[in-house]
Amino acid sequence: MKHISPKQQAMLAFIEEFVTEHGYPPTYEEIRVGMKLSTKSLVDYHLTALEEAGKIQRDPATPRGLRLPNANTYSVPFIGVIGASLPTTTFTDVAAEALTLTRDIVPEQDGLFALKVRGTSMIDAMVNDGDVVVMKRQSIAKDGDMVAARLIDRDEMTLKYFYREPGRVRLQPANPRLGPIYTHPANIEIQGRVVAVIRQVH
Amino acid sequence: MKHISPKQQAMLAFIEEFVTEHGYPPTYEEIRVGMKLSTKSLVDYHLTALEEAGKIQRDPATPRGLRLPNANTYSVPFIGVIGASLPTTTFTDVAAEALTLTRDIVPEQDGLFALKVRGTSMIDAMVNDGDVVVMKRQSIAKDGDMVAARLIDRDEMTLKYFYREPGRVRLQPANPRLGPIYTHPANIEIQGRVVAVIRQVH
DNA sequence: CAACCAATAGAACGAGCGTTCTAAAACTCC
DNA sequence: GGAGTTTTAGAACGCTCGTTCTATTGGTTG
Repeated sequence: MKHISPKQQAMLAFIEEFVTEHGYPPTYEEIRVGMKLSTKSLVDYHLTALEEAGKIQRDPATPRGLRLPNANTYSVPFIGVIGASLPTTTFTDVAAEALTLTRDIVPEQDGLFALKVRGTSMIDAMVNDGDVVVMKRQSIAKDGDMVAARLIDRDEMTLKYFYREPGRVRLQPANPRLGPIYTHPANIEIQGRVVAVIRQVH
Repeated sequence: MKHISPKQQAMLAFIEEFVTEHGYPPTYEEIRVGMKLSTKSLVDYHLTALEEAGKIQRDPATPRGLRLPNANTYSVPFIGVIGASLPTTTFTDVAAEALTLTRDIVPEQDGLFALKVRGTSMIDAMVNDGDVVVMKRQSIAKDGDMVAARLIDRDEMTLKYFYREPGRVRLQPANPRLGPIYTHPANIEIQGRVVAVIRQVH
């Protein structure tokens, strides 16, 4: 990635602001006026630098054909509901809707999906009724991951921090006041790793 | 708001999809190809209907001059940190950064701001260290609101559900296992109402 | 069937806009 | 101070694209 001058940084900021304000990118002329430059070729010059630095993309010969690769929004499938009363919820169901997220909240990555929490069974994990959990689909976990795991003998789904210990697995609630659950590694089926929890109050 | 035909609904969906894919709105010609129409004037015809219905806005004579008023993203100021160890945090400070949200998470409204939670003092409210709370600035609360309130005698900030009772105020933790706090109405200073909590796990 | 509105067709005008070329000024580095 | 890089200037070409005008078809209603 190449060097970026302060003026080019300012131009990038101007474009971002313009996009959020207008809903579409500026033309070269609009950038020229906004940046108080004297010529469109100057705009092209700096945009070329920004493009080579990977900060923007341009579609040739298309008006307002600017793209901000770091655009802040993307969508994940809203797969369904997770809750204690639902036995054996292996949520591989079809996607119904989509949840739009921003990179401020969750960095974009493969295998993300969202679930709505029904019931207060996961309150130990500081996840309440009505919360939305954003998860990354994976069947193995590292120590310290917060995972959605199914306890096979109890046939219930739970959100806990995952720790491997000699001969057993420790599932630690997020709330430090509450004690852990210990179980056999074979008694656990990991559905995914929690990457974010979103709670809408009222 | 006027009537919208199925074809116009489809055109709106096409535009939304185009914008999320390209980062800028389509031209009339691109809509024509994408919708398999025969003429640009047909595009104009339907866009006029969509504009009159308030579904889109158009800037005259500007290429790709389409605006989606229901665009999904907006920003709120990131004001700072809230935590128990900080006495009298009346967070009227300057905004440092911004947090980009989507309407899926919080409907846009005036007076929103975001705070980072430092420490575990609000764990009773199911808000943990590192969480981000999105708040609406207001000094009075309705029964059932989750508010950020300062207990003047203890000089501490807390997140609780707010209930007015005869002669006193009840502050109820979100975790139903924990009991409420009762205090004088004069002992409370409401800073704002919590509208969302966002937790990034790792 | 007449009247009316929604939808479809086609073409052409003209301003909008990215692109390119040439040239000069300003700045940096030995 | 000279060579090389970065930044600034200006203008012209030509495709892009919104707009407008006119005309036709289909569907609905009384």
